[in-house]
Order: sequence, then structure tokens, then C-alpha cells
Amino acid sequence: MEALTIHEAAQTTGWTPRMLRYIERIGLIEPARTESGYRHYGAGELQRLRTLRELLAEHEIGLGDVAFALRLRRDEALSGAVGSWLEAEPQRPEAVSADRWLRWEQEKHARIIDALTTNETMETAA
Amino acid sequence: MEALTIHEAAQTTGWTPRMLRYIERIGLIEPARTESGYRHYGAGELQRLRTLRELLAEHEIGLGDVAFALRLRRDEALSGAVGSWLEAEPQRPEAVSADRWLRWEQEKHARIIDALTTNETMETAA
DNA sequence: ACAACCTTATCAAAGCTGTGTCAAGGTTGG
DNA sequence: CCAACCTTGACACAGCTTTGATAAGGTTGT
Repeated sequence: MEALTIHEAAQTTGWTPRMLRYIERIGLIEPARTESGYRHYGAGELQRLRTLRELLAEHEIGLGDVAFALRLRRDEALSGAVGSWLEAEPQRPEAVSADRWLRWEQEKHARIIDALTTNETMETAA
Repeated sequence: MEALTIHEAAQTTGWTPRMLRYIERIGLIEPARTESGYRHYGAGELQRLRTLRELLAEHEIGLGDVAFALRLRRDEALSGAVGSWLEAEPQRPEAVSADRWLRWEQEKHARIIDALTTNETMETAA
């Protein structure tokens, strides 16, 4: 037999049945179901449950963190938004002084107006 | 003078001074300091503080999530580990497990296995 | 020199996470 | 048909996160 019940799966992976349901609830591992609704954990899921424990232990992260990483991977808009926010991070605070940034902003403003008034054939791709 | 104190920065960004210190503590925005230790928020930091609020509001995420995303981005080993764990995810539960549990069921009843073995040429179209 | 800021550190309350346990009810195999 | 599983749902509790308030003390500008 290839698929284990939740108690058996718990036993062989070191989790509790309660936690297997929780892990499923947050979207990390969703086992197949029998017709009557029983969870069935296959070899792949058992492996992933074991590696999940290692992952958490070795990197001091929580289930919620992994769930968020999964969400990042699935939600393109989210990962884009977070990514581009983080992108603006490489802080060299000394390098760009505040008033220099202000000046650059004003220049940009001027350039935009210029571009708009002289050349209106632009493909605004969002 | 272009850089704002913590109270001024809080005022113009909609955070509280307390939260600006917290945001710094979790590594998201670390403003420059004066010689005597006062935080100084420049235009760039103010901008990032405002976009941070939008980011949280629009995607229903928390500061801790963004902090984790930052950690992912900085810790190559971590992002590798999480990534490869998630990589093994794309299960199409329907495809495999349905007939698998059926087979398991029938094994238990010691019944017509022939029907399955002769009829196992199923298209796993995904 | 004083008011009005800033700093760090600490206590506290509200809320979320991770986990156990129990209850009411469906499935299953002998 | 009964014991031993399974299901979902709820209550509960420790511990962590998020946020505020407050204290003790340094800096600053007028």
C-alpha cells in the first residue's frame, strides 16, 4: 500500500495529526482525499513533510514564512510589488544627498513635461 | 536642511515614531544618523515609507512578511532551500492519486485487478 | 537655561501562531 | 454491529509580534 492515513503519516514524519491538518490549512501540503474525505499521504508528501521539518529547523523560520514564500511564488503581482519595493534598497546613504535627489526629481518633472509637449506618440505600456 | 527628524518623518508618512523605530529594527528602513545619534530621514526614505504603507495595505501582508522577503533576498542559502522545497510542489492531485487510491482500495478487497491493469493507458493531460 | 526635541530600555495590551484536546458525527474492516 | 479509525469545528493556552506609553537621560536652538 502506498498511501498512509493521517496518523500513520504523522508517525513516520514526526509531526502530529493536528499539525498535518494545519500545514494543509496554510497551503503547504495538500494530500489527496479518498471518496469519503480521508486524507491520503503518498511517498512524495511524506518526503516533503520530512524536508519541511529540516527546512524550518536549519534556517530558524516558521511555517508562516514558508507559506508566505509560497504566496510570493504564486502571486505574480505580489512578488512584483514586494520585489520592486526591496529593489530600492541598496542604501548608500552618503552617496545621494537629499537635495541632489530633489533636484533630480525636478529635472525629471521637466523632462516629462518636455516629452509630453514635443512628442506625443508614445506607447504607454502601463 | 533636507533630512527630517523622526517625528517629522512620522508626520509626513503616516507612521508613528514608534513604528519608524520598529521598521528600522526589523531591517526594512535604516535612516542615517547625526553625530549625536538622531535619526535623519531623507527624501528617499520618506518615499519608501509611503510606498511601504501602500504595499502592506494593497496586498494584505505584514511588516514581518516584507522583512522575511528581504531576508530571502539577502540569504542565498535560505532562498535556495526554501525555493527548492517549494519547487517540488506542482502536484496535480487529480492526475495520479485518483486511480492510485482506487487501486489501493481494490487491493484491500483482493478483487478485479485485471480491469485496472488492462485499462491503465490513461492520458495524463495537464 | 530651558523647552522641546531626541535616544534607549522597559512594561503592557491586543492580536496572531502554533499546538493540544475534546466533541459530534461519518467510514471501515472484521 | 462494533471498535477504531477518520472528519470538521470549537475552546484553550503559551509564546511571539505589533504597537503604545512611560521613564531616565542626552542634544539643540533660541
